[in-house]
Amino acid sequence: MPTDATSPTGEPRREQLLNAADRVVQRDGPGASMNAIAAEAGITKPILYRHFGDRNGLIGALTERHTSGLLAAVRAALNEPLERRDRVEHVLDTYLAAIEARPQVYRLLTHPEPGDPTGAGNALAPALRQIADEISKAVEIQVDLGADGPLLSETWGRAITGMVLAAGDWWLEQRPCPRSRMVQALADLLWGRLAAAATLPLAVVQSTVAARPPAESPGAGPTG
Amino acid sequence: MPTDATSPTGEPRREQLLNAADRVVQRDGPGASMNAIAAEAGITKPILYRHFGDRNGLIGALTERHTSGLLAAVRAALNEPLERRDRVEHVLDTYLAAIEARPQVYRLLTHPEPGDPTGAGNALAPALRQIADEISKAVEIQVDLGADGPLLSETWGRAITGMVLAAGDWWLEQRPCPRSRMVQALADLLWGRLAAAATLPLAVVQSTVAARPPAESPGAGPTG
DNA sequence: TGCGGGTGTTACCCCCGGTAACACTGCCGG
DNA sequence: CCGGCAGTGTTACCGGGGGTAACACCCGCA
Repeated sequence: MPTDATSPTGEPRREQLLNAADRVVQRDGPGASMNAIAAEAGITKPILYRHFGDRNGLIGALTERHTSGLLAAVRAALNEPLERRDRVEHVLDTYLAAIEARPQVYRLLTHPEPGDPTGAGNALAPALRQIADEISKAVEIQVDLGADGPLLSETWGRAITGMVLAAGDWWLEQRPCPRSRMVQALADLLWGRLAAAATLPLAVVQSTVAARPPAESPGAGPTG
Repeated sequence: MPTDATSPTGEPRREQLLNAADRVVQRDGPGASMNAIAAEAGITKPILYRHFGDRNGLIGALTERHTSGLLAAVRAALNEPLERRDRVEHVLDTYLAAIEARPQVYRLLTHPEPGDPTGAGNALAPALRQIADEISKAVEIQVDLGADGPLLSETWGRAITGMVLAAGDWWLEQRPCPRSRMVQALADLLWGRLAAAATLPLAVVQSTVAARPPAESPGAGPTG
């Protein structure tokens, strides 16, 4: 008996399917199977494929939904009329707050299943690439970096995004400190605290190479 | 006709299989299929599974082989008796040189196929986690960060690793500049050049939120 | 002679992404 | 009233992925 239930055509079917997909991703994380999503929507696979072409299409659509929010938030934070340090902290806090609020969703945005072998292997998912671009743009517009401006801003956009991604993932999993502290730690890093801090006296002792045997698995030497 | 060819038992079979796997990964990138690897080794799947248990076992073994080299190089660079800035540059250069020399191998190390759903979603692959730990340790030993030392060094280890990962991937794909320039750009970032640079005058104009319509796909608003 | 361990095979399982081919409903124009 | 068309739905299948069972062969060794 087809054409039966669940709010017939109140909202365009597509949205309804995306909602189902959303629920499944919330539950199973990215990598949720098409079958599972179809089941959650109360239908079978072919319908999903009719609407979204292939899995990437579905995930893409799902991603776009949430990306817009995050991207807008980051963009707004980047243009906040604050002192630079405060602005940077604001951006960092925006991102961390987002991944904290809905981890599974942002796992989807930040760690999508590869699937696409075309030139794959990029560290940054599409959503993050957009954020990186946003940062690059902001840096180039706001900061005077001289002739190296374009290269530096592009590089830094990616670098900062990757930095926050990795640190954010770790923070989310370990929760070693409250969010504000994390923001401080990252901002401090960007503010050159690593560079400025004093050298510990015993560091000199470490200067000689520490010969430490691997001590695991009888593997042989590398290929070359 | 079993037991036929290719250096009978000269090297322990395991190594021979890993070499084959290595070749396939070089050619097909990570995500190479077990069938493909078996074929390259001139055998069939069950043998691979006998030796490595499952795919993760194989990839793990393959990874360990190469990890040791990279890890040792990074560790050595971290303990080089140089000025801090030079040492950091040395570490950055070491990593970038490695991924430049054998991209596919380091794609394997840095972007392994997820597969393992147990608490997955981490940005950093095992090899990179080791590097992050190494950096954390080095920072904690070498730099005086006061009471926040442990937290900062741990955070920074992950952050720096993620930063170099993302920037390195981008650099490898786009080749926007020679390696040395990339090293400088990243070191400059860590040295607070972003924080220290002057503010461009027109930046103030940007302080108001840039209302820019998405203009792509009739998607709806975010869920929350 | 018989046994154990290493090498190898074929054939199969289940699940996944993706695709026919077909069935039913409703609407809209001739 | 009929025919088409668009949308929704189905079952059944394909190819290929990871992973396994069952069987076959060789060889060294007590």
